[in-house]
Amino acid sequence: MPELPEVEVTKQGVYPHIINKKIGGVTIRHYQLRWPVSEDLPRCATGQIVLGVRRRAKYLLLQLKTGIILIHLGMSGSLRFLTRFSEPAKHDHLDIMFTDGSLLRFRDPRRFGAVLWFTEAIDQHPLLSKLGPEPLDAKFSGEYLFDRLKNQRRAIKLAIMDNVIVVGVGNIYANEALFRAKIFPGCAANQISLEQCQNLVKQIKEVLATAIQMGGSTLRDFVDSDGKAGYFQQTYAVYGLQNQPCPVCGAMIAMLKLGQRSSFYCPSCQK
DNA sequence: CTTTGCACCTGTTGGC
DNA sequence: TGCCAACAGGTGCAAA
Repeated sequence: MPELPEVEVTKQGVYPHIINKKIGGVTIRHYQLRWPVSEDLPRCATGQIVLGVRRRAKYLLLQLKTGIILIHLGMSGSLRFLTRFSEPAKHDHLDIMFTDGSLLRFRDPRRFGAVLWFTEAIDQHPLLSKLGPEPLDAKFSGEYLFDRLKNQRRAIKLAIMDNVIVVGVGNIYANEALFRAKIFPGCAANQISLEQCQNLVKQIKEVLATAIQMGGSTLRDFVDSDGKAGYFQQTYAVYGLQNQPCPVCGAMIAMLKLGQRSSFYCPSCQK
């Protein structure tokens, strides 16, 4: 579920509830996530204050005094804030409890997510040190993208989904942004002109920013929500819509596999 | 170096 | 209705 907008909205939703709170304990019910949950997390985190809540790419980072709790939601993860303890459900693998009785609960049915404790600086951590710029940062520009793509023969969609080029562009928004930029997803990256790169960057920023805004307004139920901690259903122009008419020209939307991921495009609009 | 394909896991969907 | 294969929004890593 979580693409970057969901992670950002999760961060914003959870932030006011946990900032400056003191961790009273960490309960781990299932260690086996993408990587095993850090065994020393409870010992290291207990007694510390949450000094900051940040997002880098799709990683959520809880800043404590002596280290950082890194949380990744994988494909199916979610975080909820509970004002008081309730019985955990099947895939509620981990609780970060606060001294006032409230808690942050991590759920992840597919267990592609991660919860790690680390003490090095953010740009030193192996998972974070090689990441490209944030898509909404000014450093991610048309000129930058054009420069990075000039020697790449792989498909443009694969390139913009590569964390080294730019972080946070997942399968859904890669498809949507390429549609809006009228670029065929399988087009070789080094065939994209500077003008196209500028437009593509603009579309990526717009489609992500709009989704974040929508998410922020449509769900505020990170607190004590009993269902899935909210992901928002958005309407897409092409994603998942093969054999449906293109909203711009009416041609049938097509599908092809690129790097084992489904790619949707309008054969008439996207060249 | 670039590029490709696999692996990790469970839940849902669609075709027969 | 029931069963089973295919697929799902991520991403690090090994191998080519």
